Amino acid sequence: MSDLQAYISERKKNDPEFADRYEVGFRNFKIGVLLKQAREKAGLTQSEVAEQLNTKKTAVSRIENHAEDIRLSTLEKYANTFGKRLKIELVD
Amino acid sequence: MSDLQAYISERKKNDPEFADRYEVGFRNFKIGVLLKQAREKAGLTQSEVAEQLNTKKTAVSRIENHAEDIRLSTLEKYANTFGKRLKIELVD
DNA sequence: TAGAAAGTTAACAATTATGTTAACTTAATC
DNA sequence: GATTAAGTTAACATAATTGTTAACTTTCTA
Repeated sequence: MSDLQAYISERKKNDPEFADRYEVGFRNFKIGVLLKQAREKAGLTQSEVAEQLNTKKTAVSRIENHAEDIRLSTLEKYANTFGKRLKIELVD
Repeated sequence: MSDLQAYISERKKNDPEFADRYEVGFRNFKIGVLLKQAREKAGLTQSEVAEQLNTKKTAVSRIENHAEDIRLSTLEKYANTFGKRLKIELVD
């Protein structure tokens, strides 16, 4: 089972509301998980990312956990803090 | 020369402000061009896309031409109107 | 060339993400 | 187990995108 699947099934167990909601906003949710994993891999805390973005750790947490919707620029700036770029494609 | 490069050099000629601006918002701009090309390839007009999104053609035009920033949900809904999905990755 | 369809831009209202603070929970380290 | 760092959530203010209308330009076609 992938990291993402494991995370989802674990979170579903003790967060019923999440279980109802995650199908709808699945892609956006997935992005939050990707960002969190990438940040941790880079060895950065939410506070450190926040400082680079001239904002607060609460905003960073919100991106990772409630990314139902987010601006493209926000996504890109976040990714840039740990040296990543955003690649966006249209697929069938 | 690619379609995108041709478009940029053509638009630079008769839109000085665009020439100054496009370097900064290049990635987002590129997305607007991608969306427009995908829409035209699908044989849809801006009005037809707008109708599916319960909005107006002016909003669609704005997405394609002034996509300095845009919400993820807006991008995805737009792409869905002609059967495309959004694929987002983090790359080095 | 005239008329219609398609696309663009500006302006304002409405909606929504983001900034911020404060209080809380969880995780880690002693 | 206490303390501290890390992370989460709620609430409100602020800033930005999106909805909408109207007027205009461009492109196509008869």
